[in-house]
Amino acid sequence: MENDNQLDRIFFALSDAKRRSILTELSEESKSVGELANSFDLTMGAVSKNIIILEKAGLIHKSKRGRQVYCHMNFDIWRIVAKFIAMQTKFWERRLNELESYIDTQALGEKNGR
Amino acid sequence: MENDNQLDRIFFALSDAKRRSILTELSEESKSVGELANSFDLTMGAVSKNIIILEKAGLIHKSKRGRQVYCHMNFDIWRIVAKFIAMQTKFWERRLNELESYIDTQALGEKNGR
DNA sequence: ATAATATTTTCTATATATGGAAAATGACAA
DNA sequence: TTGTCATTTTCCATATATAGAAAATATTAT
Repeated sequence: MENDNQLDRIFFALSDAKRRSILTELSEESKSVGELANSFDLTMGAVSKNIIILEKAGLIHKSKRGRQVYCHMNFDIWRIVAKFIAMQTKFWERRLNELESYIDTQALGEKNGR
Repeated sequence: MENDNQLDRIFFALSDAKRRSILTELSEESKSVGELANSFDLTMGAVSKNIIILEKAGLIHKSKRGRQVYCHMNFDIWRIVAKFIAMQTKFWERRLNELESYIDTQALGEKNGR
C-alpha cells in the first residue's frame, strides 16, 4: 500500500498538540513562520522544523512573499483522513461515503478557485 | 486543554501502518492477541505492546476469555477525530456537524446495545 | 557593499519508540 | 502440583524525535 506512508506522515504530524495548534491558526488565516513562532513558546528554528513535518504530510504548503515564508492550510488533504475513518467505522459508513463524495467535489472547486 | 493528550495518543496510535492494520482487522471482527500476531510478521510481545498503545488511545478495549485476551474496536472514539477534522475544515463544517450529531446518537445506541 | 531581517540548517543533548529474546505472570489441564 | 499455553513484562540495542543555540542562507534596505 503505497498510500500508507502518506497516512503515517499525516497522523504523525497530527499527534503533536503544538502542530495541531499551528494547523488551527492556519485554518483561520495563512501566516508567516515568524508570526507562528510568536504565537507559541518556541524558537523560530523549532517552529520551522514542525512546519516541515506538516508540509511533508501534505497538510500545509508554503509560499514566499519577500523574505517571509507564508504557510497555508491544504484543505483537501483531509479527504484521505476521512476515507480512513470511513473504512474503520461500519456504523457511519454510508454517511461518510456521502461526505467523501461531497469532499471530492469540494476538492475540485478548491483547485479551480484558489 | 485536557483533551489534547487524548488526541495526541489517538493520532500517534494511528501513525503506524501496523497499528492501522490491526484496527482494520478488528473492525471486521474481534480477535485475540495471538491471532493478531499470526497475521503480522511480529512477535507476540511486539503485538502486545502495539495493542497497549491502541488501548491507551481508547481505540480498542480488551476482554479476557480463558487465557486469551480478545481485542475489540471502540467505534465511538472516532467521534473525537471527526470533531477535530470539523474544526480544521471550514468547507465541510456544516456537513461534519451533521455527521457529528449522527455520531452522538450512534454512540448512545452503542452504549445501550452492546 | 554592508547591515538588518526572516528562515533554515547544523550541532548537540535528551527523550521516546521499536522490536527481539527471554523471564515472569496468569489461566487452564492432567 | 506440575506442565502447558497465551500474554505481558523486562532487558537490551537501535532508531527517531525534539528543541535550543549558533552558524548559514536568502532577501530586502541603506
